[in-house]
Amino acid sequence: MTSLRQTRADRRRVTEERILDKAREEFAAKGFDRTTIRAVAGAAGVDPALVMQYFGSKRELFGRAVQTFTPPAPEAADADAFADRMLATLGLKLGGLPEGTLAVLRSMLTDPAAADHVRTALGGQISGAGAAVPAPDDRELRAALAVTTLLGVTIGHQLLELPALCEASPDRIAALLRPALNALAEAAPGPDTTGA
Amino acid sequence: MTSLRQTRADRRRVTEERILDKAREEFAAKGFDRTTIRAVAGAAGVDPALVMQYFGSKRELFGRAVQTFTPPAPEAADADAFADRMLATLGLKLGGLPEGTLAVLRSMLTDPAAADHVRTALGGQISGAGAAVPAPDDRELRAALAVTTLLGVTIGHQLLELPALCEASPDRIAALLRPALNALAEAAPGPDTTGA
DNA sequence: GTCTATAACATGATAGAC
DNA sequence: GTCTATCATGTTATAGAC
Repeated sequence: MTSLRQTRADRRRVTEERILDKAREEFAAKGFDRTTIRAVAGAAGVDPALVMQYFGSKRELFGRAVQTFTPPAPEAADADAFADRMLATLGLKLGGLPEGTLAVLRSMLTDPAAADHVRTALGGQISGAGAAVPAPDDRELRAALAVTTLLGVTIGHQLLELPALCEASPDRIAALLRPALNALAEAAPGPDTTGA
Repeated sequence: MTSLRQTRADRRRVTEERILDKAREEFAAKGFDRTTIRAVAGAAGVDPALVMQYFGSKRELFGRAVQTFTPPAPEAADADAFADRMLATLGLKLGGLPEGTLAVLRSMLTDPAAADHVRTALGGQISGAGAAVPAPDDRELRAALAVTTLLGVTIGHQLLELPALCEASPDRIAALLRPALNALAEAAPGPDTTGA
């Protein structure tokens, strides 16, 4: 008898997961406004009313679909570590960013809730990265510029799909970006860290 | 009698301009989808039907509101000129970008037509800037990374309104960005252009 | 528990009175 | 030429049949 109840709960869980999966895809592709409960339900092979029953509202569905653990990782504080760390997150980004993140990014310019989400996430990344900036002044600002730089490249690549970026290999992009990020993080124009 | 007809035509022109102005504001603030004809008409102090009468459809209104002359300016091709030119457009951007441009940027992630508009505009900027890149290899890619960098900073500042960027002075931002753009444009890690 | 039917509302667009 | 009234559509959300 317990097996029957477990089967039901399991079915519910797997259905919920399938709905969330399709919702993520839809939100990532078309943003919050243009994504309809009907389309999500259709893609998941369920009735639209079931989606409402499970998640209560479209916004709650969005919240559940995009909830991603922002990796804080606030360690490492020397010269190249900064650029490497930034590029690591970009490498992750260019090589297929999680769909939930794409969904928030896609909606951030038109949906205030998504904008808040991104503002908070980027704020965390900025203050985390700021601690790793070797330059003595404007650490937070430098970190913000580095983060928004990667944001711009990511948008151009993943969301806008600019040909010039999509045709290039992620490795080449990372290689070209590294000196730029180093230049952002370093105070003096001196080329190496040991000083003359 | 001609004066009367001219007055009518002028009144129509000035009304049309007022509608376009309010439409730009609305589109820039909320994007294409969330902007309603009714809201635009209300802000302009006219009847919603008049807006339809004048512009035919919401999309045509959008097109008229955001049509901005993209300054091609494909000259200059030496070392610092590249970063300077890029920063000039950013200076323009940070110090109050034209509202029509804000409107397209705001909608580019969720409206395919706006995305096309931006893709074309950025493509033009990229190939224009690519000709000014001093490095011998990957000129187009370097230009694309520079342009998307500025795009990211602009988005972070104007659209997302990240505190770390809004609190900083445009001059400081430009000064910090300059070495990064130079690093993107230069092939060798050499610090100055005269060589040793 | 799941789905059909529908309510309640907002939008873009149209037709017709003044 | 200008605006009131309406249409047709699409949305979220709810109530009730199976």
